[in-house]
Amino acid sequence: MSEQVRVRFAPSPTGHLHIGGARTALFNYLYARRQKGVLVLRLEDTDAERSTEDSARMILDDMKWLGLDWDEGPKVGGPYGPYRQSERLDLYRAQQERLLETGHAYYCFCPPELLESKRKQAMERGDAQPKYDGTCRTLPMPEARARAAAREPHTLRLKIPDSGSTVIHDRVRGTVVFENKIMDDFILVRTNGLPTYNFAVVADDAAMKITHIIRGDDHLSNTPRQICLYQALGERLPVFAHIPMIMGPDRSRLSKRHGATSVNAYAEDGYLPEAMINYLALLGWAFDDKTTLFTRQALIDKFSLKKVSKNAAIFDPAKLLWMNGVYIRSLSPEEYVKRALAELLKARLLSEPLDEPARAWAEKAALTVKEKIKRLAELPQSMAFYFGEEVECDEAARAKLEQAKEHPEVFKTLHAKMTVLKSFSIQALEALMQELITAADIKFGVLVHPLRAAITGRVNSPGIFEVLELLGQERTIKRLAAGLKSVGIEV
RNA sequence: GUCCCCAUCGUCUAGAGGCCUAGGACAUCGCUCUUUCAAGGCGACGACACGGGUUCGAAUCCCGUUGGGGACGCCA
Repeated sequence: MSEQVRVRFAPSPTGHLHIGGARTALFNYLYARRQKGVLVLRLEDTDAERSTEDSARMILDDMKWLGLDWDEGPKVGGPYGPYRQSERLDLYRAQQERLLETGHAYYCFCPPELLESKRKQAMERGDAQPKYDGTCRTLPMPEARARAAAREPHTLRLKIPDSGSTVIHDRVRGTVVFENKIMDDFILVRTNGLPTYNFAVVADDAAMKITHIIRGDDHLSNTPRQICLYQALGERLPVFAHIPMIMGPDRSRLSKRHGATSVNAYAEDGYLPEAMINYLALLGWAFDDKTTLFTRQALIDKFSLKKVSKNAAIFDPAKLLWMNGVYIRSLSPEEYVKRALAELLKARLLSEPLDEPARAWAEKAALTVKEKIKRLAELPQSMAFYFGEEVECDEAARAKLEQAKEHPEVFKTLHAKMTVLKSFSIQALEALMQELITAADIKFGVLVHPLRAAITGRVNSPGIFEVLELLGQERTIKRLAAGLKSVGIEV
């Protein structure tokens, strides 16, 4: 009760943080914060082939982008470091020695090719679970030690009890029982001397005093092995909580072929971390029957493992997109403008240095599309017409523009009056156009639609008056004249 | 194949034996607001996988079937 909760997120640095990993990290983060515990970040890089420094950096960046800060781990340190497995080899060596001494582990000299072929045969025969046949299990220790000392290639295996069962008391799955006899004497240390995943996790989780292991469902069947290892090591078992996996639309494990699956890809597409967090939280967890929008703090206040669901969830980009729109719209103007300008700079629609008037103008312009976009990355596209002198009409706009021919005089007058307008403001423009439609006895749309087409090159845009004001008199007149000319109306 | 897990609208889910004529959200489709497009408002469509039990009563408990997923590596 009084013991402090310690959870961990332990990705292997083999690429960007992906959706599934992010969700696991999030649940650990929320649980830690909710319980006023500690979140440890540990890099599982014992696979030297696949782990890269770049990946490590990217994962850390992705975590930061999401705002999932860790209390112990790379960059921040902590009392149980180092926090990458490649730097903890001494610890594993000490532990393996202990296991050897207590008789829980043994040397195995079986060559990998032999094991591989035996496994294949077993599979083909359609045998029960293929498992190590225990050839080296009964090797006398002195002999094994001598062979190992003579540099004969070997691995270390854990002796699994051949009878009885191992039971997991899982916080989300309940009680799960595995018969020990279906388990392998699995490898703890590879021929190259590096620990395997199962060995390193347990050694580290124990050493780092992890109290709760919250991780993907795919690890459930590893858990009995790990429990055996905890027991062999004489360590206390943590609480396990296996959260459901995230699948692609075809119900197979979410992977690259399902499109963007890395957190980073969403960051670049203009998703807000707040939206990502909110959406991810709802994948496998729900607070009640009504609430879908949660601030980070609300998530922390309300998160509980009891409410984590058991079934796998399909990742739905459409809902994420919707939610992102909600978050963009709910941004304060200041907050929004800050992010929007960064996006425009990135797209080179703006360039630094930005003087005050230019900045103020860009901010106003960006604000006009705030309600319309669902991703920040849509900004350059949706604001394109604000930039440059001329504008190119798309097909739909072309058609609208043609309609100006039905009232050529009105548009000529519009052009003439705009040219001499003293103050090119929303109010003045509105008054002017009001006057024109009244005089010509036409509907607002008859005037607005072709005008919009000529000015923005499209059939939809923010409010036309704001657009005109922002664009300014000169460019407006120029574009209007060009547009009218293109449909045969000379001004 | 063996072991393990899971099973409510197309999707994410609420639901711990009577509150369920099964609730919410996304998507879809209408209508509405409107100078356009979004957004918003209103509404529609839409699910307890199947079969047996248990019980006065089952989406909820038990068993089986089917379906999906995961694990079975000197990957993590």
